[in-house]
Amino acid sequence: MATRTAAERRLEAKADYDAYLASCPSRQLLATLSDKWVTLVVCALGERDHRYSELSTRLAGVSQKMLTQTLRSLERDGLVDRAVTASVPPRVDYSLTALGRSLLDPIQHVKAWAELNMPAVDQARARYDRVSA
Amino acid sequence: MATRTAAERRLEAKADYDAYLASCPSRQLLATLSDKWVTLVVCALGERDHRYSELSTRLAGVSQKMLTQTLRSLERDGLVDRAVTASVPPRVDYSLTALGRSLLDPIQHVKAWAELNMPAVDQARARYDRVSA
DNA sequence: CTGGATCCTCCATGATACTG
DNA sequence: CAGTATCATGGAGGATCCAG
Repeated sequence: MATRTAAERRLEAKADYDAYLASCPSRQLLATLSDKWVTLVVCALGERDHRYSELSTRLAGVSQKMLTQTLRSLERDGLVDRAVTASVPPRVDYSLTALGRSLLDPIQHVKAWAELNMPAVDQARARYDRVSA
Repeated sequence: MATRTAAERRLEAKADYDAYLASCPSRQLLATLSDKWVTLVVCALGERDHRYSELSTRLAGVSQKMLTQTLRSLERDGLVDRAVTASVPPRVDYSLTALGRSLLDPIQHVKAWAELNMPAVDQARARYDRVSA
């Protein structure tokens, strides 16, 4: 017991890390927003409302699990509204809440930046790769 | 060979997914930006230049590996500049490039959104958890 | 001080099967 | 149609050691 085990040190470090996060609560939310599917879903719903299957098609490559998981998370955070129509077959429509729409603007700026600067980044990468090759 | 194997279907789906990405190149860059450490590093360097060890301290909880990996990625993408001072002990300063600074504004808007709406999201979560409990 | 290299763990994610 | 449940795994990411 004289020295700490790796597990103990890990826990301790984690506690420090959490404390750091606690002092800046937005970090957690930022981490949530820093999710591939979150960005795509919010952008898609920003264009228009989507049914589950529409989102599934739109975000080609997303698994059911991740789509559902992402939607649940966004619904829980109050960014997305889930409207169930009890019919046969069942129908579920997703839309942005007012809070979700307020996120749309900032997120689209980042998206716009990515689109605008993709060429510059590509050049930078080519340059970097050429030098270190 | 009449039917596709799971592996083949997976490949095919992946190809479709890549094609989708290709039609919207910014997706890849967006994915890069949608990284926890990327956001934190850019924000930190947006405030002021940092040495490697300063970043390591600032982003409490980040491992050497992830910090280095993130910095290399940002350097390669032309967002961050790496200035080595050949001395003993060695000193490496990181700063944002012009391109990196241009990203700062959009990213900080998202950050500001997160800070502003953290309470609303918290309330939404509490409500959601209460109902489904 | 600033990392490079290595090993290893575990979790996010995908595949698959099943249901109201 | 819109999921849920379960299992499997690849790779992100952390721990550790070492070097310039």
